[in-house]
Amino acid sequence: GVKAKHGVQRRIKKGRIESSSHAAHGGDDNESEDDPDNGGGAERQREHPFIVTEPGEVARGKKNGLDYLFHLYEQCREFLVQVQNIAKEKGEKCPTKVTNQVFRFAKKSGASYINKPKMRHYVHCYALHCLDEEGSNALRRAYKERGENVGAWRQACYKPLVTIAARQGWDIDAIFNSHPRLSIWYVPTKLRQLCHAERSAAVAVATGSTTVGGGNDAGGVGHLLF
Amino acid sequence: GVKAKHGVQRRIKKGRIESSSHAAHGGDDNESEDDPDNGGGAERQREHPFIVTEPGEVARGKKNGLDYLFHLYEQCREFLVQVQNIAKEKGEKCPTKVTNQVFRFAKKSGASYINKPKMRHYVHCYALHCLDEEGSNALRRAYKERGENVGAWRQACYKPLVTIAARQGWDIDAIFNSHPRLSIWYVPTKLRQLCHAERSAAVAVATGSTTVGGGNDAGGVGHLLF
DNA sequence: CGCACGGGCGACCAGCGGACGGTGAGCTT
DNA sequence: AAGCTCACCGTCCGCTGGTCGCCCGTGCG
Repeated sequence: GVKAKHGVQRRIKKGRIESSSHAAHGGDDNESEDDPDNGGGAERQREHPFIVTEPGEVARGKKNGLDYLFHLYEQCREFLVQVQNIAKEKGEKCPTKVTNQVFRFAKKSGASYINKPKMRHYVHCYALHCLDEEGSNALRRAYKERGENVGAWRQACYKPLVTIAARQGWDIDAIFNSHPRLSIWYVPTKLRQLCHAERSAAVAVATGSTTVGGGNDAGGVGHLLF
Repeated sequence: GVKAKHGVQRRIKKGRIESSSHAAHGGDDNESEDDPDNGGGAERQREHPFIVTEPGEVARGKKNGLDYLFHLYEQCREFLVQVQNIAKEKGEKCPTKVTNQVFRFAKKSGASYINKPKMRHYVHCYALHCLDEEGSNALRRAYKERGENVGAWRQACYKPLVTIAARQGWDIDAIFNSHPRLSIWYVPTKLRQLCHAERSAAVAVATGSTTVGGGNDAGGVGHLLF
């Protein structure tokens, strides 16, 4: 099922003391020095949370903006290219996607602010940015204006992508693969499921089957659960 | 390194009592009934070993021929296509290669004579058959005439492939990927290593470096270890 | 028949793609 | 200062791709 847990589930945390050593932050410049705990040898342990920003807008306070988020995807692409060049030189298997190996390489290269869970979490947001920058920008402005949080904006990014998939024969994998910047990212499971569910609903309407799924026009994800 | 073992190595076997149930054998028809143990309910537990046969030749006795071997690769391709169709229908990730999932599907479909270690073992032999059928046929005839065993023939299949790679800029992955029947198979590690080693040697000769590697003409793998 | 050869394939492993949810940063009151 | 919201990312898990070598089928003397 969509949300089926694995066989067993245990998540016991240990304490966390990090000793990495880097300073690079990237995109935005909110490196305010008013933090009283930032003097000794302790580096920032977590990135500032993202907030919904308009295109070109720099996040204020202890936040990062969405331009910075998308910049992280470009950085990952550059790290992938480096990993590919090294692999080719050594005659080893050459990755075509951003794999664990690439995340490890990024970390080793000092980009400790890049990590797999974060990048995978926002892949579909980056996809929208790649495939329909105008639409992506409009969505950012709308969600910023409404004062929505990042989670709500992130959820909202699914719907326009499903609409795009509908126009392209529902093949979200083909859509990702045919875009040069997007093709290196795995299609998120949830996006694939949404496309499949909406395609099934569209087929049902066209067939005239008598099941669930009201008469939603092109592009409506409507009542589908996330 | 080329032959580096994993961290630990343990291989303790249990007894083997199988209870599978199928009858299909495939290609060749050497289903001779002179085996006195073949009457009750015990099915064949292992496939007959391969022998080097000429194109079109049916293996005699309790052996399988190379046409049958190559036929197995075609069957795997058909199983992959089925797995892909099912995945697409269910909106799940669609494999582009012959994966564990495909081997599992083949077994479930009654083709219990197909298994991963065997198919991976002979991939490069199949590759030669796909890329240069004339050359492959000539090699088979030569090794059959000399009375060589399957292992020797299998080893000999590497060299002509390296020669082909040399002509195509040493990119063995591109060679596999651009052939419709071959593109669904992973490039064997050993073949990739041989191509890399030979390319390095060729570059060294062209550069005039003073290292190992005598003046071997085009296509000689020569002294390289397998 | 018994023995030696050689190769089929069960079973193993490091590491992968994928996911969850506990800390704890950060804002509001 | 205290509280409480929410999201970052450490850590887990079912498998994958890849491999080794045991076991036994097989042919020969």
